[in-house]
Amino acid sequence: MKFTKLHTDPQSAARTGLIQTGHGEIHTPIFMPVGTVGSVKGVYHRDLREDVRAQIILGNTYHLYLRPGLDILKAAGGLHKFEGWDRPILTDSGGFQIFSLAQIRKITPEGCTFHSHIDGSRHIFTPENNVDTQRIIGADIIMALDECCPGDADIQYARKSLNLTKNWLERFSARFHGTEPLYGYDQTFFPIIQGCIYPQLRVEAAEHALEFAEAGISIGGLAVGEPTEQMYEMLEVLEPVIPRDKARYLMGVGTPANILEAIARGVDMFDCVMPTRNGRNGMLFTWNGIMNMRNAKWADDFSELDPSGTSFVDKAYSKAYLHHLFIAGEMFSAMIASEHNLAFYLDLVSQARAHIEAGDFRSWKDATVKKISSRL
RNA sequence: GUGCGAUUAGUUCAGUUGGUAGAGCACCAGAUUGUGGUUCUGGUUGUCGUGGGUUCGAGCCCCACAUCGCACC
Repeated sequence: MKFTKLHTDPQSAARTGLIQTGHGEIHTPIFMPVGTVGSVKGVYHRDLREDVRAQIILGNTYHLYLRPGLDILKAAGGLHKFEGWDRPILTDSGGFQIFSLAQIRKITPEGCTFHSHIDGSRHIFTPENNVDTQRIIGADIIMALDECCPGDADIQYARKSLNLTKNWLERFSARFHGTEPLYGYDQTFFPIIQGCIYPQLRVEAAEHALEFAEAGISIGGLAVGEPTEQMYEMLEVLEPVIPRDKARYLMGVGTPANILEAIARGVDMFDCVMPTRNGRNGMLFTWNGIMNMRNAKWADDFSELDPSGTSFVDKAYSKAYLHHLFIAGEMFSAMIASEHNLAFYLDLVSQARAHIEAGDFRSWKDATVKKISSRL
């Protein structure tokens, strides 16, 4: 895998780039739809490709390891073949899920033991078996196993947590370089920068992670409870520390405004459940602001869903119809909202790329953030 | 026709020894950031079936009527 920086914005740290993988190219900045268990919930791959225009999607090691399990994934020939997606895939290591989903977990020198949230069965993730698992899943880009430090952690905890993440990263890298991809195409891994909201820890984490970074590096442990301004500050701390020739992936972020602000601070890659999860619950993101489709005010608004939207659903259905579907609890509501939101997120980063190339990203971003954050 | 039971929020129901009413769901809003088709936080809603009586005071006690259900003729 290779990352090439193409254009830079004269007024900010924003840049465009190109990532080349065994499953095709990714133009950055990019948003990556989340397909945790091998499915971007409610959206056909055909629509993901042709309507949403997703360039890369995510899978999750924790979820896929538990279901369908490694035997099935191996027998299928990897996740791409299993789910029928021939563009790039990125997998998260599952570290975050162990901490957010598994009720019982324990950190040992070896790794992290946890109980499945599905059936309570006991498992252990170590940096070594996590590499092996992500080899079997076969994503083009895989994440190091880390501990996601809570946003409100004190510095003692953050320091201890960072030491663990650093140790796991060293072991992860050793195993990664001691093994080969299984399906005939290249895999690369991104180390993850932790350090909570402490600048000195972030810099230390970045310097350590950079020793292991190949094409790209991830920024984790943000948007996990800390104020948004602190997230931006951490990005500003990290921007000059990370060489410009590494792709930067801000994990789990965020709102459309978060994404534009992070692009301005040098971030290239994003993923977030917000367009799909919040979409399933009625929230629609548009260029004119955010709509809650459950609100009664849409009941008799027969205008098209989003006149400025790029998805076919924006013209095919009305606001009143989608409102009705949400109130009626129809699964179709989740499908339409998810497809709209993903198309909007991909349009958002596409417009960002165009403005970076045109050299006016900063002013465009400032004008756009207010509009897309407003409530309709 | 007779007997018994029921009638309280949109709905299903709670409501202690009489002191002018609550819950779940629904509805109306807000939250949600490396996804369990969620979860969390607030908020609105009542001629307590109708009419009369007892009482300082009735959703609660008494009478009549109405409607529904069940049983029996």
